Amino acid sequence: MFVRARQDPVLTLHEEPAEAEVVSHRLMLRAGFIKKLAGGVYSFLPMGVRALRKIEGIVREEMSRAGALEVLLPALQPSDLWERTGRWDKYGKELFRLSDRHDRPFALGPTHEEVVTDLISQTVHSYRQLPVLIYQIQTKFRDEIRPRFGLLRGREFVMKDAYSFSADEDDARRIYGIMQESYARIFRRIGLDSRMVEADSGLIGGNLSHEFMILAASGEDTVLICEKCSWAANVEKEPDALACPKCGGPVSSKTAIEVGHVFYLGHKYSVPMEAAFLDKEGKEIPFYMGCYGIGVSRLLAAALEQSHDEQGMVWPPAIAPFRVSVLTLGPGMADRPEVQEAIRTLEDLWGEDVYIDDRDLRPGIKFQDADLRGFPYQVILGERNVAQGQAEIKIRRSGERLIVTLDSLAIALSDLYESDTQD
RNA sequence: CGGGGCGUGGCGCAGCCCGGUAGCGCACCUGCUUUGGGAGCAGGGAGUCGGAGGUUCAAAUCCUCUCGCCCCGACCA
Repeated sequence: MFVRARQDPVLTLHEEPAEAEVVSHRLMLRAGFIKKLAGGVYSFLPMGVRALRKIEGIVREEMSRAGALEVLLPALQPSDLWERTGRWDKYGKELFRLSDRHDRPFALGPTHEEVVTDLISQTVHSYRQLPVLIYQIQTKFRDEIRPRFGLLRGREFVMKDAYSFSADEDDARRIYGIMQESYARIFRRIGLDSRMVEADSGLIGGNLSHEFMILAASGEDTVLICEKCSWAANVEKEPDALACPKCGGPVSSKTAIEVGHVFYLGHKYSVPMEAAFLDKEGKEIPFYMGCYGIGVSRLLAAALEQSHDEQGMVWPPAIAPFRVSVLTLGPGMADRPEVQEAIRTLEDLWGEDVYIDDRDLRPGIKFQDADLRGFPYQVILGERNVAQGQAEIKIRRSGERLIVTLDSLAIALSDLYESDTQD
């Protein structure tokens, strides 16, 4: 079933909210995708949650392709788990802490190494059960020193986190490689220009890690990129690199948004938590671990940082909240039999991805809203075209307009989408 | 945590310096006209001026404390 504009109570704003600085934040507030509840804490409105679900969908497909199984771990975590790795103290003020009615301390999970290591240590006892690769998509909590830029740095955010458990280092590194490829594929499918860089491991730990970066002016990270070979690194990792350590070529520095991070962990968590399995000889061996994160809600904002114009959002077709918005112009247009028939063919094609703006408003407002919200395609049904059995398709990204017959509308859109999303 | 800025109908703001019945634009509601790029006219609803305390005959306005929000920095996935 398609979605009608009249079902959504959210209004777009004509004026820019004063609280927003960066473009993605401004656009999401203005277009009614999110609404702030507190600093770094946002509600996702119908448009926003749809785009979020699109990203999640792609992530799930690619995790599945990589051989990962989905789980859902608790956000509420008892402190003793965190004490076993020493992170109850080390994580500091960024960890949201609370107590239950018996004064037992808990944390709201900022990440899940402890929980998942505990889970697997209780579940996996033999090398025969390895390797294990599991992931979840879940809300994370971090009491950031300074939340900012809307979804780019929140205190509550949606993250995909995956964890691998292997019997030896070679296998752990093999999975690390699979996840690197998977991540590159995810960002490509979403329609983003991403770059993998060598990174510092920070509090998560381990001694091998790579970040996936979206180049954008508003980025909080700085990456060094070799202009000759494929080498690239976070400046935190190579603070003094004046030339490429691989080929000696010149490096340039660019600001970027971190949207993914993969870590080789080794025994960092399995040893302190005594998480081990029995090998062929019956000997107890700690798991060789890896962990792999994607900032799902941050990706939404990062996509907009990379894809917008003066009129508003320009969603990559794969993650747009709706693939097409149908604008009926003038009173009665939405009720015409030939218009309803055309909409039915779109519904057969794309179902819920069809947004019908059948509001009884002046055309200008509908055009502005459709442009602001950045649906990839607009189907414009006005008297001048419908009277001749035709419709106009506007391609948001290029501004290009096509006239097609109502009968061929679905085919034309299907072709456009295919050519816009192929790798 | 240091520095700067800001809290007044849903959004954007004025009023504060110099105390005296809370205002403008947009949005919203009703009616009529209008309908291919944010319409026009007429009418209407909506704000304990972030909160607490104080000064005063009288506080959005002056004083004290406090909470929240935004930006820069330090810090950090």
